[in-house]
Amino acid sequence: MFVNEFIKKNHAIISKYLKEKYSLDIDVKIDKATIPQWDFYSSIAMQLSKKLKRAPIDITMELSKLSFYGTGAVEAVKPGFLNFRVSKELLLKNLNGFSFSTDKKINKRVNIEFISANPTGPMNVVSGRAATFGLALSRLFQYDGWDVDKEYYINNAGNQVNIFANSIYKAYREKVKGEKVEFSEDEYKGEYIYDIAEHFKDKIAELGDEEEIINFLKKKAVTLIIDDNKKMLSGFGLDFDIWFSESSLYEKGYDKDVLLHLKEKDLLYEKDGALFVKNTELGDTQDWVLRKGTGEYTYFFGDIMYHLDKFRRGYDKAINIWGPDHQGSAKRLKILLENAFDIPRDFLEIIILQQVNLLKDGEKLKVSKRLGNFITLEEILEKVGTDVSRFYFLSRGYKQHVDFSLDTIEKENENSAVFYIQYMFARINGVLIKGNFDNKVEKLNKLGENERNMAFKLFIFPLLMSEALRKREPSMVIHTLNELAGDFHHFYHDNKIIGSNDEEHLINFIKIIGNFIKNSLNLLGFNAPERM
RNA sequence: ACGCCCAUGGCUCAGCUGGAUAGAGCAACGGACUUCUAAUCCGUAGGUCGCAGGUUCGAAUCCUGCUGGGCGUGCCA
Repeated sequence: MFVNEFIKKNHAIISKYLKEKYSLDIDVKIDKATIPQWDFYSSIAMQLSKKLKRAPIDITMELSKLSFYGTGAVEAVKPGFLNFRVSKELLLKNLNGFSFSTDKKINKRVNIEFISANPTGPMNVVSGRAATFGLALSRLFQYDGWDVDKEYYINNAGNQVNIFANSIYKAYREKVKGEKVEFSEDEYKGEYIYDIAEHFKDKIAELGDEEEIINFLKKKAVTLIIDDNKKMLSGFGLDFDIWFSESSLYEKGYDKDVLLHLKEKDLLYEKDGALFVKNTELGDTQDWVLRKGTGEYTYFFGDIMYHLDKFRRGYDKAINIWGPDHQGSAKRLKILLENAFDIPRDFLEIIILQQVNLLKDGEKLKVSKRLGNFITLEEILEKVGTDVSRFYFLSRGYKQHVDFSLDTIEKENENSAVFYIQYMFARINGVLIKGNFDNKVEKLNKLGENERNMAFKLFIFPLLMSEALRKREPSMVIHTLNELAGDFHHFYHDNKIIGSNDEEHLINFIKIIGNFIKNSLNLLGFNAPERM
């Protein structure tokens, strides 16, 4: 990638000069310029000013006389910036050699787990945000050469599944049998519970015995939900590589392993009938329950087994994308894994994806799966389709709280910026179709002034991608694509392509840009429609 | 009380391992379709970057304190 070469070589040129002339061993930074006239800059002179006891502008002037790599122009300007403009030749070279390949392999495996919830209800808006973010993040890792497994953890071993099954049975008794039943606070009473009861009513009637019915529902209703979720997510453009079920951990005997290990480390004790782990000894603020007085294991215990399993599966890294309501679990889990199981500190990374606030008539809505008053992913997709909803979630940083209502997303459908970007590709295709051009990309041998902004964005694309990956922030890519689309629409407006004196060149140029935007959109999980 | 996150034009957000005039989109106003799709383009207006200090050549960006909002601190999940 030429951009790295550009930075590295010029960095070396300045460093070498400073070392030879002034015996200074200093880290020279070359950054992307913040003003549009220039591409890169270094503020090294201002840092050297004190050391050399000279005005920064003098030093900059001196440095500007060096011969740099790949620059079209170099400027020394007050108070002491050294500005660079990348040469057209280098930009051209980059365009001609541009490939959007994800063939790069760095021989590292990462497991990215997201959405993961109790299999007791349909996919909702919050899952939609997690799905969008998780997919985009895994694509960034892939682009960087990682082997990525996207994983969905099914919490099917806990008490919620019991409650879920019981709720369905109650719904059955109420709806089908006409009995009067009371739902307790922690039971599920959404409409979909009644639908499931309806769905299984024949089988339930056939079984008759309550215990058998509950056992049946625990299995079948959960499977029903999971299949439904799978289908839903697939329609959303997301296919997980691994669906990992919590119950498999117990089947593998991990519970015994973990307990034995902790016991050997003398990290367990019983109190009031419950089993505690001594997290305080490991630097936590309190100890935590692993097994309740009822004999059931806590989620925390499940998480320990689960992440130990991930580690044993040989990943170099595991990333969890969790909601803010789980932030408390993150700390205690990491402390225990690192100190009691010797799992390296940077193995597990927990990203807290901020919450989605549901609004109705401008008021915040208190939602819960138990009350069944959430907005499902299905509803959203019916209203606005995948691209718009995806874009809505992905265009803001993961730390941002997102307000969501069916009204706002409908408004989004009228003027979502995703269309602005997609329209760029559609326009390019329109030209190619209209002019009957093939897909073959020929070598460009020049670069017009209007094309330069776009060429430069492609030039620094590798920087952007590594930055976005480092920050775990796919939204950065979206913002750049948006800017690129702006450049293009401007260019398109100013240039009549077909029939122009420069037709061959312009066609070639838009082919390259078109391929780029299509690949970028696809990378983040968006469609690139040829017509709109 | 403690911990995590957030605060940037009317609205939604960029910009944050310090840099040169704080950028987009929506909404408002004024223009541009006999043209390769106007889902577009051009122009106007709109900001004491929550407040107060500090660090320095330079702070929206880093540090401290405060204010306001969200979440967390369960033998809930």
